[in-house]
Amino acid sequence: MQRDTAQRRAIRRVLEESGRPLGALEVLQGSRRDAPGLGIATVYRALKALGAKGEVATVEIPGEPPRYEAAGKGHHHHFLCQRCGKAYELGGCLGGLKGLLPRGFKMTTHELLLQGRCAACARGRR
Amino acid sequence: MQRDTAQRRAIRRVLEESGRPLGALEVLQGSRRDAPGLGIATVYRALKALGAKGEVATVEIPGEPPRYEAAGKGHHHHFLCQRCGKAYELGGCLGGLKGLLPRGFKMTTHELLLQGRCAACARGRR
DNA sequence: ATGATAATGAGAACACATTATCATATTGGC
DNA sequence: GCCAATATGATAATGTGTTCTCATTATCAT
Repeated sequence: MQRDTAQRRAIRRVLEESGRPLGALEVLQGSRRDAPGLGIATVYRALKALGAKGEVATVEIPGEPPRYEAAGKGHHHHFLCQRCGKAYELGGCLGGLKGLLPRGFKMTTHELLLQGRCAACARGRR
Repeated sequence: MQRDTAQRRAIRRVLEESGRPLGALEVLQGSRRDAPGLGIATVYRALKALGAKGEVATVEIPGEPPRYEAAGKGHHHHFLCQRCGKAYELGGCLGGLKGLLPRGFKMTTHELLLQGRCAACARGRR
C-alpha cells in the first residue's frame, strides 16, 4: 500500500507550487527545504509513482533530461531559456498543424518548444 | 588538412539521398553499402566534422538520440512515427508563435515535432 | 613513388541520467 | 504501542549513446 511520507509530500508540493516544469535535480533541491536529507533515488521513485497515478506529467525536451510538472493543466507547450536552462510553461497552442502532414500520415500528438531568453535573462542581457 | 575518404563520401551520400533525418546507426548501416567495414566511431567523427563545416544539421528529438540530415534545406520541422521510429521531414511551418510568449521573453528558435503513424505504418495498421 | 599526416576500425573508456541493492528507518492498521 | 510492510538514503550498478586510444591503413602534396 502507498504510504504518505514527508518526502513525497515535499516533492508533490514543489511540483505544485512551481509554475514551471522541473528537472529531477531541481525537484531534489526544492524538496530539501521540507525534507532535508532527501536523496535523488527517492525523487526518482516518487516521480515514477506520481506519474503512474497520473498526478505528474513528464515533459520531454530535445537534448535535455526530462522535466516534471503537476498534471491536469490542459494542453500547453513550453519555453526553454538557452541562458539559464530553465523550462517555462506557455499557455495555448496553434491550429493548422494537420496541414503540415504528408498524405497518409496520421497525427496523434505534437510537441512544440520555443527557445530563447526568459524575461529575467533577457533583461540582464549577455 | 581534411581528406576525402571513401567512408566520408559514403556517409555524405547517404545523408543527401535519404529524404529524412537519420540516426547514427542508420547512417552506419546505410553507408556500409559503399563503405563495407565502416565503424561507428568513424560515423560519429564524420558527423561531427560535417556538422562543423555546416554540411550536416543535427535534429534533436525529445527522448530519442539525435538524427542527422544534410543541411541547407530551409526552415522545416519533423514527424516521428511512433510505430517504426523513423523521423520524416515536413515542409513549412506555422506563424503566430510569438503570440505564445510571455511578456519579456525573447524567442530565437523553435522546435515542432508531430507524432503519429507514417503512411506505411498507418496502412498496415496493427 | 615517397613520406608526413590524417583517417580508420575495434574495442575500451566515458558521461550521464536512471535504477537496483540493501541495511535502516518510518508508517499506519491493529 | 507493536510490528509487518513499505519507504528511505547511500552507493553501486546499469544502460545507452558517444568519444577516446592506438595500432594500422589510406591520402595526397611533393
